[in-house]
Amino acid sequence: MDYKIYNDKIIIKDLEDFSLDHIFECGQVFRYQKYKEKYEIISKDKFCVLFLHNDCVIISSTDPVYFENYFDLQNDYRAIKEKLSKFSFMRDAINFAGGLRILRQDLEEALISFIISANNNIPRIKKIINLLCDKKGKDYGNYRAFPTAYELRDCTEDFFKEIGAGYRARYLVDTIKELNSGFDLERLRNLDTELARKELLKLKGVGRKVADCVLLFGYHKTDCFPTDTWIEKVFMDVFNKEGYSANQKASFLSEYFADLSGYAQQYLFYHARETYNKNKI
DNA sequence: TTCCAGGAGGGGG
DNA sequence: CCCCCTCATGGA
Repeated sequence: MDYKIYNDKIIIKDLEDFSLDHIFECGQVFRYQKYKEKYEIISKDKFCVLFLHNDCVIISSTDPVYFENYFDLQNDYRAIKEKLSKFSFMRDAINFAGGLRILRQDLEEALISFIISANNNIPRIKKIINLLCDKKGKDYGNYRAFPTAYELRDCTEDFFKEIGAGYRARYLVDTIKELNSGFDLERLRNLDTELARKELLKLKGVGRKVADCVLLFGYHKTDCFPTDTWIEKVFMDVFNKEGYSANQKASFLSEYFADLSGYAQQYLFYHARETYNKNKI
């Protein structure tokens, strides 16, 4: 990955493995704003602007080192795509979404966001999260941070229903209470995926799918394969195995792709969702 | 009107 | 372990 860090910006010269549209439209993150010429991103309590300039992407931020990690810039996606290309059914998806990257998101933000995501659609997930940040996030002038679990400690079930969380409101209240009474998300970084998942599953509103999203998009544990309704369609198209539950599909896929599971999942998910939506119109 | 969306909890077998 | 039902909400 060819990039350089200056005082308040990162300049990315090689865009073959870095596409703003691929990174943000692939459903791994909900808090971003796309404009004609730029993207604005808020992660945790950090803000950055990304835009094209002379065939480079400029990431402008007061904390470029945070976003160097966030965008996983030290990772070699060319090598990853090369390994995945040995699976012939991966090639269309990789060609379609070659500029994807797996973001390294804040743990609390990923957990709360993906609890909200359950059995929900992306526009409404974004709306709920934006309302949550508008009402409870710390004000930095031109943007608001994602509220910490501590800042959400007094929020009631009614509050979460008011911002549209629906029946997930009580999951959020319960999980936030756990986060404020000893449940240590950071501790799970050192556990292997299976153990970390087992811990996350103790939280209300966290099943296999939500846990795997937090493990992948927060902890960057790339040996798990979040399996939602879209991926289940892909699973049937590619492997055509009858009688697998969603959980069994996730286990099969994560064994099949091993440490490349998370990357494969994102290429396949984004490609499947975009082509399906396209065909629907 | 019914179905679907990055599913999970709870009961029962 | 499995299957089955219910859980808000809003757009198509």
